[in-house]
Amino acid sequence: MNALAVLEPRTRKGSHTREAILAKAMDIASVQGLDGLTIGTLAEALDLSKSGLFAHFGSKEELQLATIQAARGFFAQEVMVPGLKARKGLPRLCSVIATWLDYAEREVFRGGCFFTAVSAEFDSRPGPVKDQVADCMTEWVDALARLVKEAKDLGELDRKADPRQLAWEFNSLAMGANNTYQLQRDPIVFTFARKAIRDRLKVYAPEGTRFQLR
Amino acid sequence: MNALAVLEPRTRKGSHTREAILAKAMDIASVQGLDGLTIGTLAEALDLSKSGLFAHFGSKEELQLATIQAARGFFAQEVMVPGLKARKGLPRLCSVIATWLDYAEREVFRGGCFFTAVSAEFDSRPGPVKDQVADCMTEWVDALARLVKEAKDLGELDRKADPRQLAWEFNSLAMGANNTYQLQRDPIVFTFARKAIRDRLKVYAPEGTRFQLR
DNA sequence: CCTACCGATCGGTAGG
DNA sequence: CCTACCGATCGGTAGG
Repeated sequence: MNALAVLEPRTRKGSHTREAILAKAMDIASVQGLDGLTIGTLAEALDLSKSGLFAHFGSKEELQLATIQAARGFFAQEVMVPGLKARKGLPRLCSVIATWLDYAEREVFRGGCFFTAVSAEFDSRPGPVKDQVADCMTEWVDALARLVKEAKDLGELDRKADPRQLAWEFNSLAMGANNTYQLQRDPIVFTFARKAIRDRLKVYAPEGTRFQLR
Repeated sequence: MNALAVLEPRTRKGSHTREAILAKAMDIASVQGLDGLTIGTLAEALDLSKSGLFAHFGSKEELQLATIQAARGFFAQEVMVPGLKARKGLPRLCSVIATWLDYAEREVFRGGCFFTAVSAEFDSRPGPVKDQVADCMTEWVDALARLVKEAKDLGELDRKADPRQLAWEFNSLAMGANNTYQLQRDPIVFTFARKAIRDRLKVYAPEGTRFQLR
């Protein structure tokens, strides 16, 4: 998988190796977590020596932080960018959420959503890794909240709709779908998530407003 | 913490040690995960020798499985039992959910909800540990679905209410609240979760039905 | 990027 | 329940 190739075109030598390392690191971490991601396994998976790989980062924590940043960019490219193509307002909000759910269902990484995995892994473990994960989650939920607000400003959602509240809900439902899908392997949970979000939007969408969630 | 003392009164010698081990194991795993839970750290925290502790279980996987079973019983005692005291129907459903959210907010374990942590940790790692975690989650969501159905049967929720759908939603929202609370330490997420669930119930509760979620 | 190491810790065993 | 171990693997270093 050369997931990162899109994001950081290899302008100089060596950057391709780093991209390949981080793409594999995201994939392993989606299954084993950022702690279960060991330098030895990662090096072996890439046919590199441990110390050769190690030299790229300097410490395991730096590898973890670099992997989070790579995943942040990758998620933006895979979910935000395509989702934002839709028309501003409710269509765009629905499009981003649908892309997100589809992304989780497609299992781009073997363990499903990278951030769902590492956010649960580090949520109660203070330190730089947790801080970066928390920042990524905040950035994402804030982006969702902005989309809700845009729909509100266009009159496609009632003034009573609270962007922070709804963004938090949608994120929880999507993360829940990812988790229960990985756990039970029954794609019905994505139907559950879509219905929950659709119903929630209906409460705030003025009579006659049309929208569709995939 | 002698969390398990309630569940398994020490009928025979040695069982007290096992309870103490499992109570500490649940607490550590809520932070570090069931993989981050090492026999060495656990033994040291309990002032036992590694091999002394090891003898109780025979393998790390057995320790992990025993910890899950202990957590299953503990969760039943802490959330289901008190929650079920309320009157059948909507009050009971609300009471169980409120107890669950309160349990997460009180941080009975340092890392918050044990099952939220290990369910994300093992959701994509096939094996006996994942299977037991999946079973526990199914048992819990099924219990929630039964409570929704009881409320339906009593006419406190509309016939259109789908117990499986709603149970899945409530579980996702509660797990989401636990995760974002651990991550950001802002208790407002419990308010978000309560409002989301309340609003969702309002959609299906016949006009004039009274209920409260904490 | 490599080989060749390091001390610490991992899960697990032998023997009591 | 203990002491005393085992081989394997961990993150990390020296030196090239």
